[in-house]
Amino acid sequence: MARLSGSRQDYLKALYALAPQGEVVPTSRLAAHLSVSAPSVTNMLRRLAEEKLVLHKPRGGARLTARGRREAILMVRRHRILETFLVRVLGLDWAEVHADAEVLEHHISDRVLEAIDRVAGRPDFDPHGHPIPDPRGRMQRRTLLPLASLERGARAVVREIRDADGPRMARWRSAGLVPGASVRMREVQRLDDVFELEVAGERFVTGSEGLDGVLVERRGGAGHGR
Amino acid sequence: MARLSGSRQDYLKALYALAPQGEVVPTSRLAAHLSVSAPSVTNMLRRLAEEKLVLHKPRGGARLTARGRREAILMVRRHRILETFLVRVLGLDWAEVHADAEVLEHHISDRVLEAIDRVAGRPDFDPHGHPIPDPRGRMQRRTLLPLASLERGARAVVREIRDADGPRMARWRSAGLVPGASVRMREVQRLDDVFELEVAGERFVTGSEGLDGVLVERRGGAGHGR
DNA sequence: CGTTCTCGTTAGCCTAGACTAAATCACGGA
DNA sequence: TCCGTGATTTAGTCTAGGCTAACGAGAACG
Repeated sequence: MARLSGSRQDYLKALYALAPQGEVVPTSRLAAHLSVSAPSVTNMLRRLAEEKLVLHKPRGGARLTARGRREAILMVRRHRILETFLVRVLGLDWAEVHADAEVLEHHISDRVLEAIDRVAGRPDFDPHGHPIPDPRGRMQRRTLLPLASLERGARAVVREIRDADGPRMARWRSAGLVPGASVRMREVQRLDDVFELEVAGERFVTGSEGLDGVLVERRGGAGHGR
Repeated sequence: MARLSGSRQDYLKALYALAPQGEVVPTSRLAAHLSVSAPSVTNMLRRLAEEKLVLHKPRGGARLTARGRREAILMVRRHRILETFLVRVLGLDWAEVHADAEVLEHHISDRVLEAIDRVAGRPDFDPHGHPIPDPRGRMQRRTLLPLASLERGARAVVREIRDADGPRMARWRSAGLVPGASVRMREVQRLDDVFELEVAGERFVTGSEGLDGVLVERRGGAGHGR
């Protein structure tokens, strides 16, 4: 199968990001996500439909075909392996590698991808905690819940931190709020929109903004972890 | 300074490859080297001249300006660091990494380049033995001579192997004819176009084809190396 | 000194993938 | 039912970087 252009890859990736289960996505949502005009989207959807990568019902939005979905998941795989590699092997900061991975994912050969996957230790999760699909598109399934939904006293382990802006991510990281960290909910002031947590044993107070991007796995037991 | 397009980078790289000292290069040579038509070259040279990256005397060929040369040398640096990284860190075969480096050199950020240079051990030479320019464009200077020019009995160390086709390179490599290997000239049959060498102590016989791409550094002494 | 041949340039066209402006569809409310 | 409005598509342009065909300059040769 001929190599898809970088632009096509971006459209498929966007469709997958906006509708991982293959739901219909309106033209305008795609345009906004990709920062292009609506006519550009219509135009590209027509081509992708001809190539059987999407189903495009005029004025009825678009959704991925099985083939399109497969390609999109491969892009996700490439991206996450690259991010993991940039952090674990090259030692770059995990809050800063996204842009580089975004570019490289379009230009890396299967051979090089395989090699960096190997030297990165065949990771199952990227530095943000996102699962990395295997070459056939399957990935680890976990049931995670937003950190903010924990009730008082509940313990959990941070598993995933979805893209947040740089400064917030930096603050979280310096407080130890990273994938793998154990947390306990201490107080919730919904009126003041403030959460008081224990992160790896340390007190940490934060506003709720962006906090729904922090996903945790509930930990049993009520012991005072240390 | 705005990022140069991949195409522009290729033209500058080609000009540098064909005229490392900044000599004038005819349009047709560039076209052949880049596998594009002559009008495409004329067209691009006009643009590069407007951007002060080349000097283009209509019907008189083109040559790099100081700025163009700087950009070209940076491309060489990127390429050679990438090749070294692909071999030393990712464990790929040095005869096969050229194409990957060719693509990636256009898309790698300075940050990632710096990091792979670091993990590759800040090499001064790439896996073919080519010197890697430093960030300011300077590189190690060596006086090398073609292997085929050695007289009978002379000893030398292989320093550089310029691109040869895959099969030949594979044969040389399996015989130990790689950068760093010591060699001794045993016989030269110019009529039959055959060279008999000692490579790392082993007898090795080869035709002359492509052999001028193997550059060596003469070794003093007449001892029977082992 | 004129002819020829080679090489380079001009002219015009193509594709991918953007864009804006204008047209049109579909749906909800009167 | 009809109309207004917002979303979407159509129509037409633009840029980068290719291409082929045709033209022209200058060297080489008779």
